[in-house]
Amino acid sequence: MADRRKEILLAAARLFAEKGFEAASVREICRAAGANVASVNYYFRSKEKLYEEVFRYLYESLGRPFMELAEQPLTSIARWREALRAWIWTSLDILTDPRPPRSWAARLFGRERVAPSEAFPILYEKFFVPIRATLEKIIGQAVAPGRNSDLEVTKWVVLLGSACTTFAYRQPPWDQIMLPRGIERKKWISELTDHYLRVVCRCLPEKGSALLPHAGQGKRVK
Amino acid sequence: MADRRKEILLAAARLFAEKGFEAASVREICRAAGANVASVNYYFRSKEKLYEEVFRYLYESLGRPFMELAEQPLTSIARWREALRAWIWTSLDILTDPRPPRSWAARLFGRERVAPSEAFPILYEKFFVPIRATLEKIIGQAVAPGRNSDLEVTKWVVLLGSACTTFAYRQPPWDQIMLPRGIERKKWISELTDHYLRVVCRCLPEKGSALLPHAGQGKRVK
DNA sequence: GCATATTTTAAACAGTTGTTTAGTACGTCT
DNA sequence: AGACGTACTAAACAACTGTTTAAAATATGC
Repeated sequence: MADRRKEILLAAARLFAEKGFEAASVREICRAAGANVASVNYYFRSKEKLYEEVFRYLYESLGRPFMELAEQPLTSIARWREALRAWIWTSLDILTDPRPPRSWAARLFGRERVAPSEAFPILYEKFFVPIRATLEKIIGQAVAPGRNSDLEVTKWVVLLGSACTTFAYRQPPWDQIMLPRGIERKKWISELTDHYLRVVCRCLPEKGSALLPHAGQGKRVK
Repeated sequence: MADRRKEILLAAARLFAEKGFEAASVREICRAAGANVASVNYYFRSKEKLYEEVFRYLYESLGRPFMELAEQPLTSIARWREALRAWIWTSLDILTDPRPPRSWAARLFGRERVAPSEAFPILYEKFFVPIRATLEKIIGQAVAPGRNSDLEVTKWVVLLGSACTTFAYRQPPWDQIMLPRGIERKKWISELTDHYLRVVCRCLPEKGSALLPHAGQGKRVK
């Protein structure tokens, strides 16, 4: 038995990402899924609930790699640098991946950023919060250990966060500007990652010395 | 005689910025302007033409300060640094200004970025192109003189461009994150400008030496 | 094979959308 | 004063929206 519910969910995810919540009509979604107009209300109760379901499907697990990243200890400069590199690369990779459902998730993230809907909290909690918290932890470790809400940390989070989330808009003319032709996507985001990483490392106070175990604030253990 | 046309234009600009093109209905716009439903079609022929008119009104002159910035010579490091500082500060100021019509222009820029409409080319040409071209010129001068489409230049343009255009989304929860409370707006964007500027200056090849008159590529005049 | 659920359907619902029409009011010029 | 043209209006238009209804088709259990 073909799972109609799933088919509708996938068609909806694609069309919501392409045209937005309002412009993607229930009739169009059902036509794309080969189902009757009433199917959306039968399976999901309403168009809005369907939208929420799409969000749960898209973002449920998308923030997990960042959570795992945040659990690793940042005991040395080398590990710290690799954590930051992983954060940047993963962010860029998720948001520039041309394959569904990641491409849908990226576009919907962009849409919800400008015009948050009722379903926004799902995206925010599952996707944005873990990503930002992880970056805040990594940066905070180097810039201002123990002071996570420090304004200096915020400046770095704004800079790096913006530079990565920018890639949520993958359509003309932005894609031509930010994913230059003549260079392969993976190659480009690797180079960008290196660039961002270099920028951070060169500007840290005393080049990351604050990373050494509790150097700036605490005392040696025993 | 009160200029009905202008009243409608202003109400439309506000509502388009608040709710987007589709969600802002002709009836709502006319009600806000104290005019009849048919007024939009009378004065602007259609809702789409009104939208375009709003864009012309909002962006006609918004890119000009950047054009003027691009005309100044960048003969010394000091002038170069001030040009970059002016670029960053002006970008941040325009996009974080809470007063209409700038606040409308910023929100509509954000909206069109995710979902370009027929009116997008106006915004693109009047606003985005001059801004980006100016940044490309400034950065190119320091990083790779004479090679404006260089990938190294692009990396910087992506980084700085993203870090500034991020501020086009001024609503919860982004405004609380990116415009932290407890610090005044002007003060905050000044500090951010300093931060961005420092980042660039510390990472330039040989700290901006390429800026000295035709150091890397040409020969002394005569 | 019958009875009971579960899916699926076509049709209609009430509401909103942008636009058009035909008419009225107002001001200006001869 | 009469005529012309612009400004404005109420009402209706056709097309679409998400949702509901009630009947038909299909599957499931005994």
